[in-house]
Amino acid sequence: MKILVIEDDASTGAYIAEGLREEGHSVDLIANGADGLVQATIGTYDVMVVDRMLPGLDGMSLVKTLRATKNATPVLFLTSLGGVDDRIEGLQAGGDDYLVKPFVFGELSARIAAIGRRPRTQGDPTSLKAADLEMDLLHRKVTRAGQVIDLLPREFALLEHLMRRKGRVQTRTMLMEAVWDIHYDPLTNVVDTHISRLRGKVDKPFATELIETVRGSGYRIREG
Amino acid sequence: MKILVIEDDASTGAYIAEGLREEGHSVDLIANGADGLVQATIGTYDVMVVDRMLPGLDGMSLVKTLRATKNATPVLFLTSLGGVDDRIEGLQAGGDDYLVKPFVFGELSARIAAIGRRPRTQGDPTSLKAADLEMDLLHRKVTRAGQVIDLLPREFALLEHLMRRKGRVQTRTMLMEAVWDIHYDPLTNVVDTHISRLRGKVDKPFATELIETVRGSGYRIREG
DNA sequence: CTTCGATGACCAGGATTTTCATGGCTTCCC
DNA sequence: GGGAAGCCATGAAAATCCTGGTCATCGAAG
Repeated sequence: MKILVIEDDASTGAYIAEGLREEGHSVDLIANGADGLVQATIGTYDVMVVDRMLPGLDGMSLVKTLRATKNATPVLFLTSLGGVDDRIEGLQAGGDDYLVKPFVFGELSARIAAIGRRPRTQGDPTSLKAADLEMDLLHRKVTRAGQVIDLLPREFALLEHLMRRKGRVQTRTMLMEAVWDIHYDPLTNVVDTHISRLRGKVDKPFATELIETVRGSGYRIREG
Repeated sequence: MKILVIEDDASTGAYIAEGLREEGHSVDLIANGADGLVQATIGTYDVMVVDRMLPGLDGMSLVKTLRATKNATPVLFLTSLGGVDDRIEGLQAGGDDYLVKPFVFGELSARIAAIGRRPRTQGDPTSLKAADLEMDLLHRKVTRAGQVIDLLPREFALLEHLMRRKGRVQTRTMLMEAVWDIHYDPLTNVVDTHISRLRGKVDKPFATELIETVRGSGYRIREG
């Protein structure tokens, strides 16, 4: 399991990190909130262990920020604050669990296992949404404003890739690599063509357009 | 949210049940382990709150039994035992969270919300398994013994149908109806042909065969 | 030994994907 | 504002892939 530990106290941090590594996990240890947020954003973790008290950006704000960006990585808060209200606050901020210091390593381990074994639909949603457009990945069904849209396999794959990264521009090169698995420049406009066809099915029949062209770079799904 | 509370102490049980109902949940309250297990088995709940100490069947055994039947309903344990070892034990038994009595209602509520907002994969698995064969429905990837197998769409659909009914014989007619949507007898052996192609990819390269022929009736996936 | 199923080859038709050519629209620069 | 160049959109043609059908042969089960 890939675990990110954000803990400013060096000895506690090392204690946790080493213990988890001994259990076979891959652990990244970060000592402050700001860096932690960056790392959490760029990396992909199964679980995060976050101290509530951190220099700079505190744990609560960190998780709130993360959740606001749709990152749903399970978070286990660590705290020296034992008050009930604090605990509730942590859970409400989007934490998945809470452990009060001092704690026995065994309990941390058990709780991480419990969090980790949760069905990980998290990083892997079964449906993607943007405005009134919805993709059901499991049943391969696409609907917009309640209407079912039939997509060919390649169209589906293309839309899926864009939807998974909605709001972010995808260049033709990125799309060719991801959807076509082409790693050189074939001097073709396959992408354009498919975008065009997608639009014909997904945008044309409706009021607003969700597939945006970003001139000079690529395409993007409008944020829902 | 539908919540099952298994708690023998009448006043605690009522306290929890009423509090949860006030929050708009639908609550069933059961006072002993045996009945609780029955109720958990026949009903469909989003979350279960289980006291560890119960007359008859204790909470731990109850959850273990439940998990053994593949029931993955999230469980929040309640306990008066504050020892660290007990808590670990509960989590390992398949509990998802743990709350030590006495507790403030707000914390119970927050934890239930945290557990409940986990995505449910229940009724609709994202992957199908039989022995060492695995189908990832989300990514349309099939692997056997770690090896990736490429299937054409129709092959995938056929295998999926068989896998969803593994162990049960599917006649050619059933398969044609389900996979080909043909409701008459086209006097052809399409099914045979595709089964053969499937076998070529799924069974042939491996030691044991998973696609069994049931002479005179149809085909079946061997139970994993 | 009779019947049912397995398999491999092959083809045709259709569906899907890619390429290509054209024309429109932007942007930039003078 | 007028071009020119680059970008993009799109329709149609071409190439490719997938599917279903047929058939012949072989093997296994009853």
